[in-house]
Amino acid sequence: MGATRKSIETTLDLLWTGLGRPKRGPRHQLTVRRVVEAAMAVAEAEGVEALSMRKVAAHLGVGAATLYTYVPDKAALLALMVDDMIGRAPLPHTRPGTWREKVEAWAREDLASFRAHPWLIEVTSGPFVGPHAFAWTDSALRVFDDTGLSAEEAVAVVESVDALVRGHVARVVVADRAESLTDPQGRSFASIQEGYLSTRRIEAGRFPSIERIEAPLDAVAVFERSLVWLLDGVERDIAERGARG
Amino acid sequence: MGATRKSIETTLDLLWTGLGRPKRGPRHQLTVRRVVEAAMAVAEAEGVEALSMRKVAAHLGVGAATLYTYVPDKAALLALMVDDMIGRAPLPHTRPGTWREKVEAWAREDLASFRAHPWLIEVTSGPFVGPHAFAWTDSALRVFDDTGLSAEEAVAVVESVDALVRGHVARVVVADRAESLTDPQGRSFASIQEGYLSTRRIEAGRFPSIERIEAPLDAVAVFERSLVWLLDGVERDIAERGARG
DNA sequence: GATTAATGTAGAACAGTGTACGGAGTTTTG
DNA sequence: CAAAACTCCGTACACTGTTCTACATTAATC
Repeated sequence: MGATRKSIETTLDLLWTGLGRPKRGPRHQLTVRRVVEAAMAVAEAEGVEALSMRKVAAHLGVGAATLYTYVPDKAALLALMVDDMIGRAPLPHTRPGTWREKVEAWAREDLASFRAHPWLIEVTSGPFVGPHAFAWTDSALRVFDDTGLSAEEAVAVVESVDALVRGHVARVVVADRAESLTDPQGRSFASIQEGYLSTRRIEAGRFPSIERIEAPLDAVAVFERSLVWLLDGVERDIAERGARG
Repeated sequence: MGATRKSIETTLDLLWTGLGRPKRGPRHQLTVRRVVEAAMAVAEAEGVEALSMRKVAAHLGVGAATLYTYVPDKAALLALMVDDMIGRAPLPHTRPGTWREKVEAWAREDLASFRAHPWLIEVTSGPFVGPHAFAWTDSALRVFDDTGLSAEEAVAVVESVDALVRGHVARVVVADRAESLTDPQGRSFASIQEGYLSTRRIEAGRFPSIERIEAPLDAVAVFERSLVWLLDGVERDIAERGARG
């Protein structure tokens, strides 16, 4: 993966300003935005692992090599997709209620959004930070303006909530896929594995604590509880800080 | 990716029991374990994204097609790698101290381990659950045996801590890579992006809350604080439960 | 001991992938 | 009108996971 200085800076330019149109040469028959939209459509329909440059190009009715006129890399395309998606989320500080209500609302919606667009979580690993990501973070920090937390502490809270959401999302997305992936006979991966584990190989008493689970909470319920725990901790921290100062 | 019922069950057999040796035919010159070890060596040295069947085969001095005698899939190979790695982690309930000390110890070590072996986090997305994963979870649940939490609630705590760790790990691993990825001239991705953002395009006042950050906490410090918050919340929950019942 | 069935090995091939290259056609500049 | 700058894209290269097929090897059977 040749990540040259030039391709990195071109990607950053695309994220932050867009590229100035050249003066000479034939007119563009596409725009960066249309390329990004097509890529998102493919990712939405078939998942990121099926997202290829050729498929995006075919969607747009152009040759595969043409995409490289608009975008230096597949990595750049993915970064643009992600930042675009972040830009669609409501800004946290504009939500109603106390800081805690704002955090809960954004966390819940983030979880739902990741779940609805699983390609987001599998791609965000890219190290690019775009303007929408900046704006979102800035807005999230503003949520804590009246809490007495320092800027650094507010960052810690924001990143912690984000980490919690992403961690749960990873689990939920895997579970969702295990349910929807089916073999040629129509059995889901989840049911095959469950069948295997329940009928074979796990003798009673080998995992006693797991056996004690009777009615497992669903993933979203677990997420909600963890959010309460985390924010209880933050709230206590804020209250103590207020009592001292 | 053709995940047939047969390949899924073969993978589960490999995870849980190993495969019985056939009666006829030439002797094996390899074992599943050696294949898995070679794959882990490659992942360790070059990262998962560089892990290919041909590279593993070359490492073992055999043809690429030979690997398919031992393993049905690349997915199976990855599942075996992950479960093997999980098996190396100390069992939570054997750690010293209170439930909280045990949780903190395992969370801290998990973070460090993911960071040292980043391929783990990029692969664990696989839906297979192996015996080491079961054993680890069972052990983690035992940590809460004396807290008064129900089995279901203990699961919620374990999954929440795990989610928090994984979420932070994602961030840390991306940051680590942005630091270590260098272009041909030796500049790191992180420094290129930072240079770009600080000298261009972000006019003062556009992101006021971000500007207010002076000495950002490092990622591990943020993780430690979030762990305190989460466990403070859990502890309060446990205490209230104890007071009621 | 010879035959047959079952199995491990691996080269070649298939359908993909991201992307570099070079040529053809198009538009603007001088 | 020529030259420069540019878009478009067929082709090609080095990869990928996986299957197929031919062959060698072993064990069981007659």
